[in-house]
Amino acid sequence: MTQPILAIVGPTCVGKTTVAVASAQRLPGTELVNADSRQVRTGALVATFAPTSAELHGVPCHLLGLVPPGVPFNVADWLAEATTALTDLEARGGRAILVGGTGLFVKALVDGFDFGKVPPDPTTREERTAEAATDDGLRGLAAELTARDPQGAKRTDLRNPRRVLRALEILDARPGPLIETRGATPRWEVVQVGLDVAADAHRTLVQRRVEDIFHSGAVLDEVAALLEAGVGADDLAACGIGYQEALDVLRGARDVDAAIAATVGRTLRYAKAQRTWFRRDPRVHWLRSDLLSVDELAAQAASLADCIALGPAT
RNA sequence: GGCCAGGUAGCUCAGUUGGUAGAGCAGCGGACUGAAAAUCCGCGUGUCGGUGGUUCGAUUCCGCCCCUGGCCA
Repeated sequence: MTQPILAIVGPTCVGKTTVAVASAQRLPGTELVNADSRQVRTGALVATFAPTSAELHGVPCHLLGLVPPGVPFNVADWLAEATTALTDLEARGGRAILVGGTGLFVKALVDGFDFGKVPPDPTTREERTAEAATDDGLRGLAAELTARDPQGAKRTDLRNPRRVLRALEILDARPGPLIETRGATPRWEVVQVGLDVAADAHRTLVQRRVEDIFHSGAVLDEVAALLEAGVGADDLAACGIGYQEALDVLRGARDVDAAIAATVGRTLRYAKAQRTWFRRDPRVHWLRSDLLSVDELAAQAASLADCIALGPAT
């Protein structure tokens, strides 16, 4: 693709989808690519706020509803799918707008991550997860990592079980120390536009959106349907914020108001983590979606993508 | 009205054999290369319900008062 890919990123519930669609309508031949780790599930649409066909206004959106709840699907899977979709789009002469709040997914594409081709091993993960949960278990695993690859251990957060487990998993799968895979050459140029709103306005938006899906009964209906379809409770809860809470309501374990409060709280906490992630990247161009209209936002986002493509290299 | 149990951080509670106190959650900040809406790290001064008393010193012991819950009238 000669033109850069526009990525609309930022915390949840700030209007990323709306702006992405409006931007796509300004740039002919543009299609959306989803970069949201929860919207990738089939059947979990309501609480993940996956774009509806009404919201898309005919603009195609790839990588939605790829796998059922419970089926493993990680960053590397997403990157592979995204690469395929983008390559295909490129061949057809189209251009892409990436939309989503999963920072790691976006970064994997922006920075051209090479994941080293060591897929997760569920068996050892389960064993080591159990061990890490015991007294001094994590310490022992960290010691093992340090013994097997001192340099790699230095670059690993030894207090985070998942990081230690992953490092050991890689060492199990292939000989030699952990390799530094930073600095890989990205395949596409991506211009990141971050959307955000003021804190109190954001709280109101989240509150309203969550109240809406609970009061309309939409989440409860969806959860009931998923249960009916045989989805397990754990897999359901993992579909995103709001599903555990909706499940609790269906079981009578809490009332709707408590479920709404819990969902709003978790959503705001998640949004905070997303901000921390995206704010760290100086390449993100921030726009305020509570101060500008959708048209203005779309125009600015579209021109950012074009200006940077046409302007001199910096 | 009487008896009992409580009143300690925003919430739930621990603790101080008398030397003015600490956990979890929440909150705030941060990290992040195959679980990422995941996982992990850092940040704790609060009239220890009020008021008198004993004491060098009381949140801790004693008296009285207020509030909450339970039981008995």
